[in-house]
Amino acid sequence: MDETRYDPHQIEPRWRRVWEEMDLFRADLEGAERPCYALVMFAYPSGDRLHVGHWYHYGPADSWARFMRMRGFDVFEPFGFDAFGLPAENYAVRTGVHPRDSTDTNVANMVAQLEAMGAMWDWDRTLNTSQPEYYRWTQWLFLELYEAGLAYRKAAPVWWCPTDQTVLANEQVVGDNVCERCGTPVEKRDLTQWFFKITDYADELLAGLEGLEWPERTKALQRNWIGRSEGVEIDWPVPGTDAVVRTFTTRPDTLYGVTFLALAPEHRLLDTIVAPDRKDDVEAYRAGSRRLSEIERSSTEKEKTGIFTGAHAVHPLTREPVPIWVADFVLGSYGTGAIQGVPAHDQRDWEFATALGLPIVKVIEPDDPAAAAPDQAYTGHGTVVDSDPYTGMRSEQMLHDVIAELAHSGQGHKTVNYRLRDWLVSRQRYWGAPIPIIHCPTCGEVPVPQYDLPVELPYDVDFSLGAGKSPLERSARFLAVDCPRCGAAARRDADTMDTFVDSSWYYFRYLSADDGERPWDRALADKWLPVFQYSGGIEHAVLHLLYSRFVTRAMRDLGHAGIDEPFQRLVHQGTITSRGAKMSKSRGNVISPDEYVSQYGADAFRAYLMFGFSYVEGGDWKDEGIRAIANWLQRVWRIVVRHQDLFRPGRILHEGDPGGEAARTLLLTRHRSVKGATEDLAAWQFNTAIARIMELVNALHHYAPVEGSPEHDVHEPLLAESLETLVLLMGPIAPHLAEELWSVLGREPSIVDAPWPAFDPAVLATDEVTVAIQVNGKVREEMRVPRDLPDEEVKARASRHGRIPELLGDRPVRKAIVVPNKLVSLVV
RNA sequence: GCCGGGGUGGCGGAACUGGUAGACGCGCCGGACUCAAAAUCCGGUGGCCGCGAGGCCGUGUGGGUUCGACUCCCUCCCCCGGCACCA
Repeated sequence: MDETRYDPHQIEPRWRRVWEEMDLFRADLEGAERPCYALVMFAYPSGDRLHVGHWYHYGPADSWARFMRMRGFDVFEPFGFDAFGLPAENYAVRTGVHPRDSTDTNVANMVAQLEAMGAMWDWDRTLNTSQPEYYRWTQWLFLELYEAGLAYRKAAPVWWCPTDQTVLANEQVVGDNVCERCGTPVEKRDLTQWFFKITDYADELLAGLEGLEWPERTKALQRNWIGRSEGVEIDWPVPGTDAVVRTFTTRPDTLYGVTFLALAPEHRLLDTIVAPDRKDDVEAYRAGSRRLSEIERSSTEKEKTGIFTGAHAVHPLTREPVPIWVADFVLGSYGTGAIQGVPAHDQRDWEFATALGLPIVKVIEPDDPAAAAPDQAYTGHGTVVDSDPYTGMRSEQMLHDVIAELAHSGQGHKTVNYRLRDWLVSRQRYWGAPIPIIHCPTCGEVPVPQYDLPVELPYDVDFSLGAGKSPLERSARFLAVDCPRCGAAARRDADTMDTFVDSSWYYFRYLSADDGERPWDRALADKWLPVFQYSGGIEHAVLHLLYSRFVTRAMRDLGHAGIDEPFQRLVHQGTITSRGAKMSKSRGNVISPDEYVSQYGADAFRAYLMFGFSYVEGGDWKDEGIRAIANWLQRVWRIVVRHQDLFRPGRILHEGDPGGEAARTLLLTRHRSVKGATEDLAAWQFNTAIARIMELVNALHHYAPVEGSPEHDVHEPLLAESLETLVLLMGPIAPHLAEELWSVLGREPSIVDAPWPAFDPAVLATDEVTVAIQVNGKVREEMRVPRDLPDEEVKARASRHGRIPELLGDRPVRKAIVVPNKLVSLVV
């Protein structure tokens, strides 16, 4: 090897082989004393090559795991594949390559590539959600939820993607109501589908966020998605019928301002209450609103429309008749599907009343008269008017009191509404876990018995997108089955599960990846869960992350788990873009990591990704700094190799002068670097951690240059210790290089089991400190003083120091503030 | 409109609970080594003024609190993400 350079292409594969032979990364799940479950989100095997995003996510995550292992934790770092899903099936439709085959090929290629990263993944416990050994337990999960009443089938208006020919969960409809996968505008269809009852857990899922160490924005997204809203349901009897219209409002303090009620066109009481002479008109309006797409109906641009039903309801407090209208701006899917119209204090109601000529009655006077605009509703609080007996009261107070009155008279009650809907899990597609239900003409829905799991996907199916029927629906062989209950000819459910079901429980399965008897071992789950540290993209904030939280809680209630939350700590890696846009084949801006890795090595590429970006921010791809990082690794290698003789067995280290200024600086830098790197790695701040290590490397090169000799005595024990510290600090940053240097120091592999260096706060607390002196808030001088000098003495010295007397002149010091060991502020 | 995050040198990015803004690196400038180049090593580098000592300005805008503000409070502007006729 060249005396001045190391070759990553030689040492990286060599050490990976050694690690594998040592079986170094296989976790002892049963015997672990300090479990640290370091989990990265599944990879999706849609292509066969790794992209920059994989390296950016997984490299630093592995560096963090290595750091934890060196700190003495029993780290479990598994890796697996979310292998079911639409892209593989769409690929099959286009090319005829079976998803089973393309998926297996992609997974194999990705595993081979992932190995080049040198991460500590425990490949003995890898998972692939498309394998029967895995999805058997996904089906088990479904049946557990089904038996508990948490999985149910119902007819409902659901989102349908015409391109992908399947229904979607609400969470998969994004932006302007388009399909999350393919971007096609989705439409509403009335279909019978399977749902998971996530709404049963809405309150828990909201409250549970408080205790999680997650990024605030992710918690905010979930809060927003769950959409809790406290309000009141009020009953409005309709005289002459049995009907009682129930409305939901968050502002019962505006009850005296109600001038109409409005029902959603799909409201079930409509037929009961509509006046005979209005029937045709109302029916026409309903038909018209059904023709409108959800997008058109829910557009704020659209002018408000509605039609009078001819019916009136009785106001619960005034007993006066209130006209009942039908209006399509009222949604059947939220609240009670009916609202109280208060035009003076709700902007939508105001627009409706204005468009249809309904009266506007003001009942709240704003505190600031300027807040009341003549052409819109006033939605704030203020003083109640024209609402005897509440007139004159604060509206906040009335809100509280009127709820009590309504509750007392049985005309209303407090309630909570959620935006969250149940999780629609069935998909009319092939490449997913079949729903383990059999439809029998006599017995109805019958769960597949446990001993018949898995319900395997047939290999031989027709992928053409025909006649709105999925491949399974057209597979007579798959569908035909005898009813497990009565034995009669029955039919399998032809739908498969949303792939988010597969990934909603995999963190349990990793712990028992090979277990053929049960989904997971409860004792191991109790020991290892919740996941110590989870990492992955923020795009799953309301999908995977919310579903997993629901599944964990459901499993807890069914006695399969002892935890409330699956992921205690969470970080999101940022996105690496290219020329300002997300990388994609269609944009032609994909950056391939392969060339960089083959040019500079895996360590350099990983280190560059950690140093060049702020991990959670990401940023636009640039490679100007990668060469510098590669050079820096050479610089690290060079300084260690230059002094390797210090570590020769039997070598007696020459003591030199331990007290010199140069030695002092190196010692200080060493301890400062350890402190900084330790704190920053713990916080996933890789860029600053590396910056601190760079400072140590610079200090070492100053203290004991690679070429020539220094002007001062070299204290060899100090130099040796500092070099060892450097190698250890490099352990998580450049794993192959660090392992190589560890052996250069004459140590046995592996460095991952060497203890992380400690720092001594006493060393960092130098005897002398530099104190800044401010005069009227501006820094004017600096002075060296003994550490922890009493404040009075610091003030006295400061006012005598350098130019300070001159700057003060004969003005008396009015005030002096001392920040111990940092600065003095003199005010004149 | 509501919720969340953000705006710091030419660039990527630092700055703990208010305490010397710009760590570390890139780029650039200068120097050493070399016949020369590469590699390596050393030094400088926010802007303006000044020969210099030094001074003034500076963290999106404008104000406030404070001895002292990137940090706290208020106003506004811009960017990113989410939600949105949710009553």
